[in-house]
Amino acid sequence: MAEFSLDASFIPALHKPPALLPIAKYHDSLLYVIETYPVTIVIGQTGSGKTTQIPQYLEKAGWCADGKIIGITQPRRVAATTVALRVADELGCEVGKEVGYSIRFEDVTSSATRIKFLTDGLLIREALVDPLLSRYSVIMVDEAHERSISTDVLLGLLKKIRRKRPELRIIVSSATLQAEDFLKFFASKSEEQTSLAKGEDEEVGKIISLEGRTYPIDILYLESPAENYVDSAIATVFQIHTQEADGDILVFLTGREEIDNAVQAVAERSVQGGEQFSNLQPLPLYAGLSSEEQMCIFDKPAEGKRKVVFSTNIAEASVTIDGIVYVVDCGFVKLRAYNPRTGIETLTAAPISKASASQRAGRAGRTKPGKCFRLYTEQSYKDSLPEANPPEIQRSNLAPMILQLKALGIDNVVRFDYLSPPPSELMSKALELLYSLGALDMYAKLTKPLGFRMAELAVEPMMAKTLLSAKSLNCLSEILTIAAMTSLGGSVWFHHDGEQKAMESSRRRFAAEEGDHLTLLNAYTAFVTKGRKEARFCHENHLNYKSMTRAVSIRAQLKRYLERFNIEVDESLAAHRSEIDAKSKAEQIRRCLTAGYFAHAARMQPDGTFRNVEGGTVMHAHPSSLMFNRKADWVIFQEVTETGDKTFIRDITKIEKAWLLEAAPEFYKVSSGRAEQA
DNA sequence: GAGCACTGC
Repeated sequence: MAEFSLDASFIPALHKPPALLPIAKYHDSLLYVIETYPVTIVIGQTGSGKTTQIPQYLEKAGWCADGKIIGITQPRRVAATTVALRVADELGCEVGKEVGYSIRFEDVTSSATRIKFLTDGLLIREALVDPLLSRYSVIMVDEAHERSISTDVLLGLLKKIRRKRPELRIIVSSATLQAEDFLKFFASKSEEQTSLAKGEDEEVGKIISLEGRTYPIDILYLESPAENYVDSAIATVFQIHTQEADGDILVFLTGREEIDNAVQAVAERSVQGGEQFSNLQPLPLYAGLSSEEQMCIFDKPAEGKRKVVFSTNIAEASVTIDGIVYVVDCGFVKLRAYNPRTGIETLTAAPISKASASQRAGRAGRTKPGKCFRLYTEQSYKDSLPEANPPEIQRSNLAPMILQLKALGIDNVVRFDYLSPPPSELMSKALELLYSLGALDMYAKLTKPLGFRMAELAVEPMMAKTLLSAKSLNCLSEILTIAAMTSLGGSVWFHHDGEQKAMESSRRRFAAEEGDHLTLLNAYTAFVTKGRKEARFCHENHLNYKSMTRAVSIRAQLKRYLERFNIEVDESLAAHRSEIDAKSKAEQIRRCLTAGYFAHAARMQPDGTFRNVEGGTVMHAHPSSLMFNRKADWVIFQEVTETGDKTFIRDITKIEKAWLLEAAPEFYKVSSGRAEQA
């Protein structure tokens, strides 16, 4: 619940009586199409009321008769909870009764629930227990244009389910013009179907386009391309400030560094630049900020001041700021990609899509007519911006997805009906990894019990294997903690401006000679014992309180899964252990990590850099790792990312070479020759 | 001595 109250602060302060929403005009036609066709595609901008109103229309029209539920999926937790609150409020009921929501760690539904909001990832998990999703009469997939892996998988599943449940109604909602693609997807016969029978062509669905509720927005382009979009963005901000009417400004940049620089530059110039620049109030917004810092952007600017928010893509869909009249769009976004050949993830700035550009512009017209300044030419908008960025499924490590599909009984994952099929290199790389982890057998079938259990655990496959190896290495309690801590994704340590040194020394207090995983274990153990799970302990030790409490929840959930597998967790705390015991415990933990992460092994070279077993890529210990500037021989690591011209590994632990051969003899048989040389 | 866009179970 504590988590929830923070998230809830993101609710935009708008509350219009539902009848005034433009969607009211479509009430009858929406119900008619949904009644008549199995699939309805709804195009509507944010604020059209589709998410809040359509479920209510359906409920009143009797789609919840005979105890069935209307399910609405969202790509994000915050959206699922806030929308549920809004709808419950409009219907005058308590959330959790007729209207409820369900997200990881929070199931606010009851037997009375008829309209249920949930994340798409969670609905896929429900399909593990109820493959036909038979509790639902209607499923609405909201924000489908974002094309997350789970949205794509869910759409594929729904298409399959529809064949066995023709009465199920599917609504796909999208903010962009990709509607045709969604409809074509549901209309096309899958390979299985065509080989079965040539049924007559039914008309599968219709597209309904809702009018938006945003105000008109003027789009302006640069006459000639900008040399440096950060400089150009700052100049545009001052131009707006001196020449345009009142209203706050939202500037889209790509990352933390650019944003901090821009905020500083505007702040300095506001001080030195004389009266006309003195009343600008620059603010940063990116995911790495603490929740308190993020809250600042919702405050009203001081009297006579104009607010300028410099933001990453987080303001494109996840966070809505009211009162924005001007948008400045640099035209770029940082995109993650995955190279299946090297297994290395990259994070690089790429041009945004036309869909993104229009979404960004739309942020200007929420309260009155606005303007959008694009820091590129109209020609390059037309010629060089793609219609949409490649969907996530075509640029990610697919091992987790494959594991999930297999657990759902979809054995032929290559021929699964994807909205956009993933490249075959990505598929084979993921299949190879799962095979080497023992999750798949030589016929690519999920193994029992290992593969099935790995699919059920809510962690990456390599960590799932580590967890399931821990019992026999007598370190399950510790690995549970490590799994929970590493799944926080680097947000464990925390510092305000200028406290970097203090944070580093805090971290050193928890440091374990063996590496980062044991250091995380020490920090967690101290938090729950000495720190009694209190916020104060976190502040004193530069730990992120929100992350630490999340680690407690994740650990508890993982423990419940293991207990369901009849794997008992011995939690007797190791407080009185002798130094010799501690050393041998640490060795068990390192052996166990090797059982899951053997494919992420590397050896330190005399120059202090690392090479993986193939020896190809030069890798550096990330400066945030304890192994930075320390000596090691063989190590395993959790993550490898390429940024700029350097490749970094993070979450590193020392291991012995011999353990690699024990953990994965087959994997190392092929490459051991080269391992000798490394 | 560098830097992490954003989500989810």
